[in-house]
Amino acid sequence: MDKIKVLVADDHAIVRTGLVSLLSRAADIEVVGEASNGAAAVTKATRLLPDVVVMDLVMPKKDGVAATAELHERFPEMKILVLTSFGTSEDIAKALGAGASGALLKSVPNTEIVTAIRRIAAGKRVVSPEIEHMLENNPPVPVLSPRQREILDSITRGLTNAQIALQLDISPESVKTHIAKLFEKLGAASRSEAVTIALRRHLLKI
Amino acid sequence: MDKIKVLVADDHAIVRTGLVSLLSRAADIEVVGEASNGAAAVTKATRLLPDVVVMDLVMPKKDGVAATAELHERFPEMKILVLTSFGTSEDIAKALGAGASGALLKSVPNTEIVTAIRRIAAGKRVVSPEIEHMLENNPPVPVLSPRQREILDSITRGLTNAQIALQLDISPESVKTHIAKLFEKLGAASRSEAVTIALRRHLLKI
DNA sequence: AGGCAATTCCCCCATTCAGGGGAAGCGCCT
DNA sequence: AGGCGCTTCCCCTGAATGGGGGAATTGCCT
Repeated sequence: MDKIKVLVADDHAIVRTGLVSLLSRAADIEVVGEASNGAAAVTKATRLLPDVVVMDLVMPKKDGVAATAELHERFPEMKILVLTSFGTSEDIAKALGAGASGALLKSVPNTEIVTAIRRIAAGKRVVSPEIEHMLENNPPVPVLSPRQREILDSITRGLTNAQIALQLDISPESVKTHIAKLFEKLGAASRSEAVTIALRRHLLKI
Repeated sequence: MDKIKVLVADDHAIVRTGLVSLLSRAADIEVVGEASNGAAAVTKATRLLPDVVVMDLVMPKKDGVAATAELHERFPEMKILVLTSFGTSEDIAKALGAGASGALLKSVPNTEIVTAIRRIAAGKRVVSPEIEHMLENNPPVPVLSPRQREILDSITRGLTNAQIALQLDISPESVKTHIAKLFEKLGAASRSEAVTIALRRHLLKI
């Protein structure tokens, strides 16, 4: 039986070292490469054709979600295991939606990572209970239109309707309409509430 | 020459594995223990008396800053190297202020971690250029009064002045005064800007 | 073809907000 | 003792905000 070929993608060298050290102890697993960002993950995966990519979500130069989507599109057979630090359920949901076969938090015991790789390589889907729980208890992420996103961004920066209107070169009345729709989608009643909801739902970065 | 005794404190098992794997390759360094949260870091450090504690900042049960402060108070000779994922300069500044001898981002090459441990054990202070740069370009964190903090929290939740007044059982006029002072401290011109500034400066969590 | 969302603009209205001023009691620190 | 900051409250004003209505264009999706 061939070894499971694994590509490790994480921007923290120390995490890659940990994964390599951990996986090298498993007789049926072989780490064939490492990548320190999403773009490198895609190019290396294209060259090395691993069975499983262990993918961090937070990475420079193309994040894990984008890399996952691209790899899944180009290599539907390639399995992707998301390994993430934070309980940002939005991103995990996106990654699973983009084609990841599994998701684990970095805080899980090492053995679980190895088990997950084996199960994923065998074609199973692996989602840890914590993540499952997070995904269930989360309403779907509201989809904002480009304009609404711009307006939200301006609100975050503290601009008034008049300033937003000037910046976007539309009338203040239109700004009001966009904000009303935006509040509706976010379930917010005021600008400041909209900001916190948007940040909580990872609709914008500060 | 005795080996440098190191305690590794990080809530991610895979990171601890990476550090142990990395440090075991250094002939002059010995990992004497691991801890998966801040409280455990303090108890284990108390028992094992390592020369250097490699400390993550984001951990359950007492975070890295609190653990750093406690250890530095009780064992002034013990060196603490902060190893953090994120550029949350506020927390790094707090940790250095609390007695940490050094701070590195987790994205640094492995060799830098080993070098930093050696330098710190030798009594030097190690702050990576990125972190130094972050700390320089950051104005001091504004200190909010308890009342201002409550008000800020209410604003974040989208409450109006009248609602805040009811909740705190003071008059809306007082709320206005507090908000004015709050805006002054934060350099904000509106509620929504205050929210983003506060979040950016880690003055509240969402 | 019809519907729906997005985008733009307009009206009106009541409430809220921000900024300006002042005042008073309290505690802390010098 | 005086000063400073926190806290509380009051006045004023003008601007900003949120909610209600309607209407036109475009483009996408069914």
